[in-house]
Amino acid sequence: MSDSDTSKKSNFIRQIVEADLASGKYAAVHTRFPPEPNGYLHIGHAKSICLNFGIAEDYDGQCNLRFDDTNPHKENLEFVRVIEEDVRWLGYDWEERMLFASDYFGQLHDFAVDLIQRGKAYVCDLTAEETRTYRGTLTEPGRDSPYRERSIDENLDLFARMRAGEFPDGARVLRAKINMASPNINLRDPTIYRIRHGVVHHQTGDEWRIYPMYDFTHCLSDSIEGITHSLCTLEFEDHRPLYDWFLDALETRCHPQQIEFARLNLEYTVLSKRKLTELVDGGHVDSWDDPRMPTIAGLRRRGYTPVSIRNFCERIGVTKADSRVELQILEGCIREDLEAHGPRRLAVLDPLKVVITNYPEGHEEEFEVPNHPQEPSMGERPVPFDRELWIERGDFMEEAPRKFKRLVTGGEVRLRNAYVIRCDEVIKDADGEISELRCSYDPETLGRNPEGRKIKGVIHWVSATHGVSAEVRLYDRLFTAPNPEGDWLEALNPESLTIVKAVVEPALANAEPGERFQFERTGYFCADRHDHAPGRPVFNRTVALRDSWSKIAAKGGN
RNA sequence: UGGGGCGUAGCCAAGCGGUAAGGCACUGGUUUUUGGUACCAGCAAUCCCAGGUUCGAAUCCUGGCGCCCCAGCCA
Repeated sequence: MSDSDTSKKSNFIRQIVEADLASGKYAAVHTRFPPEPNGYLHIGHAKSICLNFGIAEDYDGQCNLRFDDTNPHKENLEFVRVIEEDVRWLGYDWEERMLFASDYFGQLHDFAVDLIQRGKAYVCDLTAEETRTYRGTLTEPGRDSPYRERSIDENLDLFARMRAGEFPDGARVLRAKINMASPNINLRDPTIYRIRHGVVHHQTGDEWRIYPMYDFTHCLSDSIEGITHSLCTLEFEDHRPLYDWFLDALETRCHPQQIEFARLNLEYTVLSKRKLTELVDGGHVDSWDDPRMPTIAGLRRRGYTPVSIRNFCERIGVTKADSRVELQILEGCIREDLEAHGPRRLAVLDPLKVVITNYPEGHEEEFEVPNHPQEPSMGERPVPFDRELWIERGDFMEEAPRKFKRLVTGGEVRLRNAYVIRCDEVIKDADGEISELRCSYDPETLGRNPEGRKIKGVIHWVSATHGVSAEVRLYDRLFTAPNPEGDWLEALNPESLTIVKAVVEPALANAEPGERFQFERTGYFCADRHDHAPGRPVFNRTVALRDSWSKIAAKGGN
């Protein structure tokens, strides 16, 4: 990252890491990012990715990519593939350490046997329903399972037979023997192994009939990998005593420290995997990488850059306080990146025909226009100009408020990078709609200001004969409510996508899929990585330019 | 009502007993062939509340209040 100011990145987790490094508790830091491959990664995961990989990067340590794949019912290979791609796209590298919790199924099984031998785990025959009853409630203690005092030998035998596939799903589980009266419900003899017949695990195939649970798996996986700091979100805070219990009960390589931080909430979207899955499965969006989705893949397709997302994650900080971040912060990050690095182009989203009556018929010119007004190194491209042009319908008004500084009847305006024109006549169709503007140009105003008068407005344009028509997808927030809850689908924004037929300058016809631009005066756009093709240009609006005119106009423009 | 957390401007967030950083947003202004950008200036905080300790408290203590999480054979 270009930003080497680490003090700016400081947060309570980094302080702990620094202290542990300074005290010699650890010679090097080792973190991990542990996604479950049951959905696409979203911007909330990006926060965790940037935290874990960022710490490894800045303190000269390592970060593993580890798939938490203990539930074969919900997980699949496509999610593994996409997660890998997304983390890499964000700019992080796990070298040879692409790992799976399922890599440790053998060791995990042996740890479970060890736990039984130490008298700290037992096979329980209660049904799921009964288990729930025995667990008690938030305010009442649970009761011991009638199977809690089975002999070690019997537990060993039963567990071996669970593994051998002798019992059907749900018939028995292996439980840790901790304390059914604990005020922390997670400690009331949690299940650590369950039976799962007939599912094919994406990594281990049909090798196992029993699968370990998260609490048992996660701490031991961390330990097996020599993780020093195990960072997770706040809802796992209650699980930390369990995390520690397993590592204390067993002889393990090391005892990592679990540290919890607040998960990200973003305005006008949802970030729970359940809801995102529902949006996709319910057809409310087109796919996991629909540009309206807060997924990494969606943001990427929308036009966000890895740098913008990393900056965002740095800007929002890491704390334990629940928060909901304003959307403008994310938008500000991509504007900032694309303002500096996005080549400028001219595109008219809502075209209105302009005929320059005093421009010679059949004549045309080609201007060399800079790709970036402040950055000559970004080069130039040719832009054709001739007698008929398209301008933005919103850039003309017959009767305009005082502060409107674009084209009005009888008024003058600068065509960006070209001449000053005057509107002489407004042509309307049968419905009274403006269909065409007849204008005249001042040939002395190319590259210089006219004498004796000040032209205050500048508008963009595209040659009508050379312009290329393109599909432009205008995206808006996915939800109308800042925090969609309850009947959250009701808050879906019906205008989250508007498709318009635009006319763009010829250079845009050759855009590569995924290429990003600033359409001058309009916003930042990205050639759709799936649908854009030569001959059929498709652009997604990443974010509009900041617009101070709309505020003035809303007040009447006077 | 049990347990675990959190509470500093509109939003995010520094702070770690010495008198409230920064960013975003917002408001002015300058520059500008993008009503963009950049630059300058400004606004904005009962530090959840109430007591206490201290020369001194956002920081320590006590008691409240508010919000979030936990009763999957999910993670």
